[in-house]
Amino acid sequence: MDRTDLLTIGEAADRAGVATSALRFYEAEGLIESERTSGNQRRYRRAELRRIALIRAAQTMGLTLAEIKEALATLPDGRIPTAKDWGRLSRSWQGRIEERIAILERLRDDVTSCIGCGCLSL
Amino acid sequence: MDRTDLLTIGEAADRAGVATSALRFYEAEGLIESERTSGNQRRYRRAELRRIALIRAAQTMGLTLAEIKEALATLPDGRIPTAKDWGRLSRSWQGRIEERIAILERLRDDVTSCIGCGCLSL
DNA sequence: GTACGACTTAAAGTCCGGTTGAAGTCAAGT
DNA sequence: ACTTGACTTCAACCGGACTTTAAGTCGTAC
Repeated sequence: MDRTDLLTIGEAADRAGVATSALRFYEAEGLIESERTSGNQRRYRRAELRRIALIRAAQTMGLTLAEIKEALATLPDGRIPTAKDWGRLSRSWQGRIEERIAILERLRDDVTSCIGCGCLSL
Repeated sequence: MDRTDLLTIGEAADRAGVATSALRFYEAEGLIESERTSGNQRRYRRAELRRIALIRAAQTMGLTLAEIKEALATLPDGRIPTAKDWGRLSRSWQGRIEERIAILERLRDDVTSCIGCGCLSL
């Protein structure tokens, strides 16, 4: 077992840019998985980092963890997801991003056009 | 006093598209104000609807109620805000909107470009 | 004048997305 | 063997933004 293939929770947290407590929370919520050492410590496969990155990305586009969990559930069970798998998932989120961008652009335009007119129906 | 000038909490909630409980909450938090009838019921000036609309708009651009309260505090005290007042406030939020749009656009581009390549650094 | 829905308060409850703390175990260096 | 820091669990707590509940009052239509 090549130890460099598995990350401790601290390493995974650093690389993913989240707190270790968040990783435990995500695992408890069923969003990510980890293996365990003989001493019961978590070890993360590198593929898990991609999953975490996707969780963070999905959050910034306004999805709740429940929705993210649901989306991640469409990934294959038991094997490491391929580029194709990730692509399908990403594509399914594109509409959502566009939508949020549109909402903000409309808001920006409203705010801009209403400066000075006082209508501000928003 | 022309009664059509003042709205009950139910009317205000309907027009603003929020729950009455939310309006009471906003008032308790110091974001909006109301007058009272002799029987202690809230009555809202029409100008307050604009304030509520702004609160909702600010929320969709990611501000917390505390930040919104701070921003609203820059509006004149004691007189109904003019178009100029609202304009100044709106303008102060434009950057924030642009920022969030930029984040989402970058995310969209990353997601789009990564479809099929599997890199997904995000 | 009575019925009925809309209103009042204060406090507690809810949901989300975590963080913190206590009490203990593991892993690695010296 | 000992120290030290990273790890473990589980429960409690946090902040944000409300909603719900209980017990009671107001307002208006009939």
